[in-house]
Amino acid sequence: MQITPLEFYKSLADDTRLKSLLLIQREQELCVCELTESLKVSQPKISRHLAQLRESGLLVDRRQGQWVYYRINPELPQWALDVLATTAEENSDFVSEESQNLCCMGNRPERRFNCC
Amino acid sequence: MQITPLEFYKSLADDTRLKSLLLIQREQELCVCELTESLKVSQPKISRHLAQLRESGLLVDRRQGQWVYYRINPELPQWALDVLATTAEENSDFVSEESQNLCCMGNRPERRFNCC
DNA sequence: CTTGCATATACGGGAAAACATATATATGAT
DNA sequence: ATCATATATATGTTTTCCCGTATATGCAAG
Repeated sequence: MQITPLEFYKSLADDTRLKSLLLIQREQELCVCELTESLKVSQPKISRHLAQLRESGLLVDRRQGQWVYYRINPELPQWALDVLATTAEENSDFVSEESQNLCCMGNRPERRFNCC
Repeated sequence: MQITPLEFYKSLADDTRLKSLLLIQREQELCVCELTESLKVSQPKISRHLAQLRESGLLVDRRQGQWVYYRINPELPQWALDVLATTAEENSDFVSEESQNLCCMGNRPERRFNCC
């Protein structure tokens, strides 16, 4: 997988995209409706940003029934994976509100987490 | 030094700024005219981007005579320093042309490197 | 095949970012 | 004080990006 650093960092340079990536990094995998609820943004907005991240190779998607799950593309170059991992680890406060929204969300599809 | 990941990555999301940062990371310190020559861009353009990087805390400057030298702000959070270091190490090809321009540049102020 | 839910895309408007050009400031030399 | 060089800023324009709204697609259930 080849991606230029410029493409990569442009992808991170938006609030919705960056938070989506960091949340997915933490949770392994999230579907569109979970991100919509977590970030409190409209469905088309999230969907557009996720499509953009998929097209630039940062995310891969997987359809399961009516839901589409996104996760970090494991074929990204190692430096990019490291950047995402480090950023997520060292900036949990940046997505604390969104994490809270996520774990307090009812009716999460497929999996059920008990936290909060 | 506090900087949000979003601010940080927005600063990297431009060709001129990203290449400037990676070159400075490699060279420890560069002045405006060296970057102008290396990146082949106009002086006001480089100057504006460097000012922006200084204002957002990624770079610090030091005046020496008529020249102004920029280097990575050592007080950036460790994760940000790591990101810059890793990105520079693993993407030398991304700035190869600019590195070449730099080391072939005549009359570099203050220091003199012999390479090429 | 129709209905309902989850997700994706199309389109047009608006804001922000980047640019080129011109000009200002700072330093050093004459 | 004048001139030359290095760097910074101001201004108006163009381009890029993001958004809301509307609509389309895909899947599952009845």
